[in-house]
Amino acid sequence: MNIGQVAKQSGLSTKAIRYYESIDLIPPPIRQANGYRDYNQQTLSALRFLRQARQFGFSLEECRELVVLYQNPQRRSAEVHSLVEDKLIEVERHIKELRSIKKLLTKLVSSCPNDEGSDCEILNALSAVKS
Amino acid sequence: MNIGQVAKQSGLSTKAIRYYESIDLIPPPIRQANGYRDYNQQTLSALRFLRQARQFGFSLEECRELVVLYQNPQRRSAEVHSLVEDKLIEVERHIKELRSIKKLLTKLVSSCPNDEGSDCEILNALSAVKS
DNA sequence: GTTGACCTTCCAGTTACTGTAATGCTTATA
DNA sequence: TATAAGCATTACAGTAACTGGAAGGTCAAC
Repeated sequence: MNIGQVAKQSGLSTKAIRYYESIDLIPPPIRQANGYRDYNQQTLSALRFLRQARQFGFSLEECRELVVLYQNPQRRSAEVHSLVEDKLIEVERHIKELRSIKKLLTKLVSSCPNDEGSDCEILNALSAVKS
Repeated sequence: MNIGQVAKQSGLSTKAIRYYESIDLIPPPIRQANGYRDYNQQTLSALRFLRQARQFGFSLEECRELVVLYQNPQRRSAEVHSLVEDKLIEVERHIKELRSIKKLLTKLVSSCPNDEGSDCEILNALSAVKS
């Protein structure tokens, strides 16, 4: 299976796949006679796994841990649980932060006359000294 | 005013301040006899402005536009308004995305037995083929 | 005179890739 | 058979927004 095929089926770019190989996140595949990479089903699964984990916001280093657990039959599900729980907390914190930013931006938007004049409360607010 | 002082008063790191200078986001300050940077009040204001804008999620390139408007008495407030409005929409989109991730992570967390066994729905879900 | 806190420049590293160049293989078509 | 398209290969540069560290100069106090 060529890299293009695997890219399509995993939803990753060929660039990303080669990159994951370069940082030892996936094993180097065997090569065809012409030098092309030849992927097996197992690596395809791993790539799908990686894509999903990335979409959930896991960094590649976190993905590395997850892949190890994924491939280790001796794992304890509590370990996986803890990783995902931490990520959930992180996401919640991020949402909170963005909500407060949203609130402030909304206030800014409504405070600006939005006309041809130069007076603008947004710029005033941004340049104001904050304690 | 030394860079350390300005850093404290703007809430930026000295590294960040030198970096902003290197990309022409702020003008190079005059130098003291010993070669130290000597900041004036104006640049301090600009740095405060930048810090606030960064906290609102503006990229440095967006900040550059804002700074230009900030310093241009001929500006039309509608231009500023539009920049901030776009950013608001972006933030809202981001929040939506994170909320959907949060939902999925929550589901994952609750599906995992969180014990000494190796069975884990999280890993199953992550390795599942998605349409 | 030496310690510590500050400043200088410069270079490397971070994250997760993407873009580009230069080149080679495969297959279909003119 | 030439050639063009559509794949593949490697290697290097670039992105964003800085941070860290090295190697060194300066300043104030003890």
